Amino acid sequence: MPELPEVETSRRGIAPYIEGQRIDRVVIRERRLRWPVARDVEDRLEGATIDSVARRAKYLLLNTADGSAIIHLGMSGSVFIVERDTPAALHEHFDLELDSGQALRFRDPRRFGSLHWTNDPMQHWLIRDLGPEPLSEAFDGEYLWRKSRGRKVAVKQFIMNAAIVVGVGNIYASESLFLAGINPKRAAGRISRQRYGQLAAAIKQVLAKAIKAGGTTLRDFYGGDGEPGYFRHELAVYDREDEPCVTCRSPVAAIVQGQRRTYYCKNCQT
DNA sequence: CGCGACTCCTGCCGGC
DNA sequence: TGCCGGCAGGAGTCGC
Repeated sequence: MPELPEVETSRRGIAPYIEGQRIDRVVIRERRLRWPVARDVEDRLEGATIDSVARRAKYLLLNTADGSAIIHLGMSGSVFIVERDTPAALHEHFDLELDSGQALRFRDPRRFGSLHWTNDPMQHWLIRDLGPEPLSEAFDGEYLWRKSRGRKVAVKQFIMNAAIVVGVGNIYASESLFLAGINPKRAAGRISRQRYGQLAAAIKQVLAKAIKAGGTTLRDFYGGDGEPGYFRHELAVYDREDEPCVTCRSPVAAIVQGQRRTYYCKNCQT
């Protein structure tokens, strides 16, 4: 799925087409998403004007005067703009039809994504307990170091925990640890303050560069403008098992941590 | 509370 | 060529 850079790319892609638009009609073809789409979502959204499109963690927020739609893309979701009468293909689960004659369309083959309505997104149960945004000033090495004291979990799983920091998914966790030179298996509580400084900086750098490249397209991710992400070409370790490390040329290793694949260089990351 | 395993779902790819 | 197992960008929930 979309990690933070892909969600941000989607946000930027759709914003020009939907900000200031009134939602004329909501068409939901499949309510069985990660959570069933509530029966009142149509009533809440129809007639509302989208004032802005924001992002918190991996959630897209379509803000209106009375509240917000919360869209999550799960593992396989994407949003894009279509002309209103475009026939829906398989797995295109809902449309928000706009004043302009266009529609925001949501596609998600695996249905791990979701659509919610809330009066106050920051107090919504999916959002209220999340950790800081990685690109904010609140997130730094000192913060990571403090939160990690006493924690035995591997640092890779630690930085993928949304209660610690949001937006770092499987790709960017591996990439950030490589850039910081930290072994992903290392216990979070046994990493120095200084190395957490490097890790926080690496996370910021990797995410910022990925956003600039329009995200990473492994299989089927396309931003709101229909373009794939180009960060794939800049991946140092992710999905590069047995290929030479970009630094030392030794083969990139792949292991499993917490049911997720991790890629790293056994030589460069200690 | 922290942590690990499991779960939801479809598509695709590699191996036999 | 066709079938089958395994794996995939997330993350809530449950049990210990």
